[in-house]
Amino acid sequence: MNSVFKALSHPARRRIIAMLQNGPLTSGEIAETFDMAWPSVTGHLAALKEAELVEAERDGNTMRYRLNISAAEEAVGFLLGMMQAKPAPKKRGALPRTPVRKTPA
Amino acid sequence: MNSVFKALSHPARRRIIAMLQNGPLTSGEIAETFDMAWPSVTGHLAALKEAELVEAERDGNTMRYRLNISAAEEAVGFLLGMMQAKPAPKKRGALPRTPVRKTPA
DNA sequence: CTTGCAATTAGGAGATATCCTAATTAGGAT
DNA sequence: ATCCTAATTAGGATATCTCCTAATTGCAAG
Repeated sequence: MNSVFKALSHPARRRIIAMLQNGPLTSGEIAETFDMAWPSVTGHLAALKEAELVEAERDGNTMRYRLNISAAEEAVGFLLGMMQAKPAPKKRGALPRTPVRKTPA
Repeated sequence: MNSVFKALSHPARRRIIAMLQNGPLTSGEIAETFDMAWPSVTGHLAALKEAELVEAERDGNTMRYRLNISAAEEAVGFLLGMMQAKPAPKKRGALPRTPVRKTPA
């Protein structure tokens, strides 16, 4: 899950995901749409693949990238869990608070 | 949305979110549960606040942190959109491909 | 086998993230 | 005012990220 959120944390990678929602694309077709150099795009694709948000397949001379939903489901699960948080208890009176000092004086 | 995914991309910050699902907690209560120094936890809390995943409120001498759902909804929206991707068209025949060379020979 | 195009890997510069310790701010109690 | 505790800000060391150019790999065609 760590690599999933990390992959999603860069705008270029989210844009690649958005592009792939209309169907698979080749590395070159994706790289075309960015201002950055092709090797940089390859790096982003590798990050998405590592997070299993995307799958790659060689098609003759070109590489075809397609979405892979499964890893996204975990991430959605985390966020939905967050949105079901308890409506906050009445007060939560003073717990026995052990004063903690990680940074010793 | 960028700061949201960036905030979610660190395990400590996701763990803080999970902790807050049971209700608000103070900075100290959160810091207790980590091996890292308190100032480091403060930094993570600041990142979560910056992403609007969390709200802070002073309560006497302590700071109380609580979840803020709204920013998470955007992120869920992105992921759900990803999961509704088209089932892939029949073939997507050869587009007129302009050979792109960002890295000139 | 050589040539050509698609795409990746290698290596490095500059920016950003993460963590620490020390110093500081904020409030409550004496 | 002074002191104590809660929490943050400041500053810096180290690691990781992002991007670039140059070199390399993989296939297909001539």
